[in-house]
Amino acid sequence: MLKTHNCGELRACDAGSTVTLAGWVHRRRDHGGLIFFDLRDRSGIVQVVCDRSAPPQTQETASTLRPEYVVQVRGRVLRRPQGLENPDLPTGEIEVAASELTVLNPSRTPVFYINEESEVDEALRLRYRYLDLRRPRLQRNLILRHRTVKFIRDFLSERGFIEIETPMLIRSTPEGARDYVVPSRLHPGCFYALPQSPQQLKQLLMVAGFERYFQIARCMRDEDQRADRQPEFTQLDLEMSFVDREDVLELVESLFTALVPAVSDRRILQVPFPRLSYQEAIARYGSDKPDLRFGLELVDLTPLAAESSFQIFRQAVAAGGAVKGMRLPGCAGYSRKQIQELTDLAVKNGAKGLVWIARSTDEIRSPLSRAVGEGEMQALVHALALEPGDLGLTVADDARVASLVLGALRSELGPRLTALDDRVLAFAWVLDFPLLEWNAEEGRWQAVHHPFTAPLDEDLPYLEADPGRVRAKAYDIVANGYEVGGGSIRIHRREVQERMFRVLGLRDDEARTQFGHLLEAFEFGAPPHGGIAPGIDRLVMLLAGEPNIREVIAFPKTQRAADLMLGAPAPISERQLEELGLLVRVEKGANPA
RNA sequence: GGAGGCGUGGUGCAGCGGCCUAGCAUACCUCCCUGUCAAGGAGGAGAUCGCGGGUUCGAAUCCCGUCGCUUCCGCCA
Repeated sequence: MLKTHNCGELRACDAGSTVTLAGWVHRRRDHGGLIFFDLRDRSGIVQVVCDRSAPPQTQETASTLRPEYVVQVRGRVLRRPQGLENPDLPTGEIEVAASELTVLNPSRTPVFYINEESEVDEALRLRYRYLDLRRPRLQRNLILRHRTVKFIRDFLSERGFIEIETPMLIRSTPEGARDYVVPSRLHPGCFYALPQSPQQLKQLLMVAGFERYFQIARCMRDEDQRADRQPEFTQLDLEMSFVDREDVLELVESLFTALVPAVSDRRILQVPFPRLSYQEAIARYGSDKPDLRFGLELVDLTPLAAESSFQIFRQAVAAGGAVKGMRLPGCAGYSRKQIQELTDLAVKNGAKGLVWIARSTDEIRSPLSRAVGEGEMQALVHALALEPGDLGLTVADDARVASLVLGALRSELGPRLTALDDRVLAFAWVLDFPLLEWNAEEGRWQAVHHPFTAPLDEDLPYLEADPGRVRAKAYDIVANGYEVGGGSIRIHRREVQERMFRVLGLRDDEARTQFGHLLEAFEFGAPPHGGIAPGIDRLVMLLAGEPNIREVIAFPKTQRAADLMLGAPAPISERQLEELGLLVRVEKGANPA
């Protein structure tokens, strides 16, 4: 080793010993005859001092040091003179008096500051990711990620789970996200798909009798990015045999409640995690992943609206819709402009309009005043629980739309109106998702979760007759407004799986071609099984208090799915194309790199 | 596919029709300096204002297009 100690671990008790350190020059403070520099390695920072008593060669070298030079220092650990300790530094009681100093590698002036936490253009950070990764923020995040994953591995191993790797080169199947595909050289014209998740493989591992499987699994989906979505991401993929929903929920809940205090200073708001049905989540929060750190619950005004003298309310209810409302405490003073912004947001989310009621101390202002009498207005104010100073918002529409619109407003306003504490994690379960949803564009039913999700037993009879009313044995775990994971109890009988495929519009021969392996496996004694797949990136993001998952991924991609450091994606050579039997047709307007 | 934001010395920002011969901070270079820890002092160098086109007597500034980063909608079994 080129070093005997780590910089950040030296303490007063090491005073007197001679150490060899190696690391990066963090900062240099040159007083002429006296030079200080901070030496940094992964463990932290220690001050090195070099004065006239040091060998001339050492003094000479010290004066040439620049930020990010890689150096090796040999010297004695000394207690700092009285009054010169630095209480802000864990190593602040001591310093290292350099006797030998070697530059192992000089450095260009860094393209951005390594030694302070400043904002840097995202493209520059990604282009020089190895420099960004030197900074404390990403060092801290990736170490947290390591500890999180290690905790998970240990926790599940102790509970009888076996970690098994599944292939990255698999078969493309319909349904779900767009696949990343890999051309086959040995089978020209054929392609592998990279897994969107190891879903079918882990189910087959249950058929294989492993009973409890997990994997820290990389997944790829060729869809557009978000702050919490990267083209490749990592899931804790797990599956269990002979379980029902309750077993999976209990396992994950005990994992998370143990994990959070073990690796972070975060606090879980409520244990056991609150449970909401999907219907309840939509009705009360207008979202299937509500942020439960704040209230702003939705109110159902439909019964009142049915009798309203305001035509829009009455018509919405008559058409089978609903009128839903939300109380914004202390917002009665919102300006015309602010209310217009809320209206724009509502319209963007599908509302036809937004009706507001502002209650100040002595009056009630609302565009409704002209349409409804005082009695009805009082009833609305009462139903919305408006106190003086509050603003009420209402949306009349199809019940689902009305809820989702207010849910969008809730997500936007919650953090603005509440001092949100990101040290709090508000975990919750959302249960009883619908099994299917109607895809109007394609004119067919599609799986809300995935096609292997089991229907609730009592809803199974309606699978063909009324697909929309069938609920699934599916569950999501959410936290602070993010979907942290989703899972289900799976179908394990061939005939049910075949019925499911048929409802999804898959012909029997198509199902056999694409899912024959699974259907066949179900004939060989497939046990009842189920599982879940929490997203590691989102989980660590929440534990780290980061606003996006790039901050917890070593080498993330941009919103356009590019790796700015490697320059990927990139064209490949003619020779490679030929070997793969591929002809590339670049469309007009496309931009090859 | 769509909507918004951003793009100005290495970095972070200001300037938003003429006062810009582009300002500030920091970094960088040279010199001075023995107790600093965001060291200090003196001096210096460094910018086709993302790119292309247009409007104008005049464009960093206005318009159009385009590229990059980002947030959101669509999309994400």
